[in-house]
Amino acid sequence: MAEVAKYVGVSAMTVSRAFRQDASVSEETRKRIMDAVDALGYVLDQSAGSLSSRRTGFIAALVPSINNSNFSDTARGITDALENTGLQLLLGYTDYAADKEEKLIEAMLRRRPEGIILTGGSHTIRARRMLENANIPVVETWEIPEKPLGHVVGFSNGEAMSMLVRALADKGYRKFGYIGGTTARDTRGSQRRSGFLKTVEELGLGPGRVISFGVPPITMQQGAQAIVSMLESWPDTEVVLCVSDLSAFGAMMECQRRGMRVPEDIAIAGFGDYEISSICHPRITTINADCYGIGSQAAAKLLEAIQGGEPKGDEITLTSCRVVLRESA
Amino acid sequence: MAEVAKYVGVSAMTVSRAFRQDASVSEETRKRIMDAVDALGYVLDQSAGSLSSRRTGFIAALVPSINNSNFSDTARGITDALENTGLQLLLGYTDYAADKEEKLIEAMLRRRPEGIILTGGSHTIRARRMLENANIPVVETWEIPEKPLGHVVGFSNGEAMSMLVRALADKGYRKFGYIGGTTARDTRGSQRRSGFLKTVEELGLGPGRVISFGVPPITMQQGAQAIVSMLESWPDTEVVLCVSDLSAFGAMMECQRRGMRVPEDIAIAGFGDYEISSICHPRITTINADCYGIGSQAAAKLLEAIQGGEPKGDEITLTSCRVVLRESA
DNA sequence: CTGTTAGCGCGTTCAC
DNA sequence: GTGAACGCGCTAACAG
Repeated sequence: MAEVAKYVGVSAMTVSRAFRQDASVSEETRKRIMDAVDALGYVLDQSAGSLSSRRTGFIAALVPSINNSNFSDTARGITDALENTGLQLLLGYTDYAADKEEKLIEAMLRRRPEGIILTGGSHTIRARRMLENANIPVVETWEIPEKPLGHVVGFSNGEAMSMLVRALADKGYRKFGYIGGTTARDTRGSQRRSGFLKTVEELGLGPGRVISFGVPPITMQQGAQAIVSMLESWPDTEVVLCVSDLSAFGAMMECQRRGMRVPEDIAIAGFGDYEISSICHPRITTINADCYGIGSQAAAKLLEAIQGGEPKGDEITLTSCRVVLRESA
Repeated sequence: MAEVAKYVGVSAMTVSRAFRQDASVSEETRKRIMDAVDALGYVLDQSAGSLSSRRTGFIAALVPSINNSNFSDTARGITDALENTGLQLLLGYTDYAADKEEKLIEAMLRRRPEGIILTGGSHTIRARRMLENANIPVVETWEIPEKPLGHVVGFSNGEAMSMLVRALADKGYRKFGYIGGTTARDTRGSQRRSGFLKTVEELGLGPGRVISFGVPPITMQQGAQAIVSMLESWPDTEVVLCVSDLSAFGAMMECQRRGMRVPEDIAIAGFGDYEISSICHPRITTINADCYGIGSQAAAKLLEAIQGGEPKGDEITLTSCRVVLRESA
């Protein structure tokens, strides 16, 4: 920067001001400076700038996995909301593991982000402590934590699954099955399972038939394997709800391969309304969660908290989720 | 940090050393320092540290879209390769647009990354200049640029598509169609199209029948629409190659919905070997590109260049790509 | 509208 | 094995 300043014949301070539109630099001086910047190929050093301005321009966000379009949609929502704010996203993947989340939170905090977006409400004690000490706005997403750390942007996964069970019971289904991962890591998955079991019970259709397969992230392949177990254990199952559309799709394809008709021989429903569910044949009945909106609204909340300064009281923003009845169930 | 130092009764310097394992701090002092760090909830400020150490610990990577599992697999490959290196990934999405890439490159460079990974070899002139001035290792991925900026980790999209055409011609197909986006933005897409047209011509099967639909990112839905146009324009087409598995899947589902059998009435092939293609029914014939490997190898090359110091001559790392013959063609 | 001074919170370097 | 002085490249605050 000093080089640019010398080249133009002004002080470094003037160059610094020219970069930020706000300062009062004469149009002519700014033009000369920018020409010099171009000629010298100078690029501002923001890491130095943030040290003195005490603003890093970073937002951190942690998602379970990026190889899952629900979460990449959320990441996209965050990125889009950040555009033209001068804020940059630091993205991390927790692999559905609380200890990995803790490590990532520490790594992120070392970069002094101005706010942080988390997925879910399960964090280690140390993670919670670090977050509180950091003194930055926190937004938890994708579910409604019992003890929120700050703002919340999400929906109840249990109630969403409950809505789906009721909608399918209304269509006449009676023998309900559920396919999901083992509960340990994926809290949203276990909330969905609980919602399923509770509602089946409430409707007097219990107990629900549950097949569990390995740890998240769940794959289409695992859905295919799980439906085989389901058909072996309870051959008379009428409808199978899956923890996500991906496993539902895998299950449905396996059925077709075995010559079973969906939904005539067995009905299948998913969760998440991935693109595939509206395209495949038959189309998959599912729950639509506003993945992109979760990201953009979480980012908006964070921006508000960062810019507003005033802590306006932590709130919960409920995002939409609705049953999408299609052909598969 | 000063606070921790005072708390323990040592100098800030000793605390700084305790954080980096390398320094010579007595075990006992280190333990006392770490206990204090824990008690006070102190988190190292890396942005300040990187200013004086002249190492930011950032790697930048730009991908066209994160809502595409091929590229999110590459991002995952980069992230995994970076684990335990102390390096953190700064990820950006270009939306297949060169001008957005240019802006992102500038934004990234302001953070002084120690290396940068790009997708493809098409960059604006200013982007190339900035990259050269930055004086950091650059790795271009996913294709083989004509004028590489540094290392390259990728494969020839044109040749891959050519392999697929030949494999299908060997199976007896003669009337070839191609479905892809408009060429302007997606350079890999246009390379695939060129490979298709060239090979169909070489085999004496030309001219190829081409349907173009909007701008990338291509969706399943667009694949479904495109196959309709294809069937209207050239009803006797025997096999349709698609720019990606996503459009191939959309096309295949549309065919099934219309009561056409795949591959008996029309054969379909994709590109990318997405998970869906090995699960759907019928399974989709495609090109498998080593998406994850592209990421991990690109990151490995970058690490080598950063740590090695010596510029070992820019090379091209060819990643594997192979035809996967399945049931759809 | 522009320049000067000081300091952001660490790590480098050298001294002890 | 530990500490003190200094500076990384920039911006806040104040002066002019």
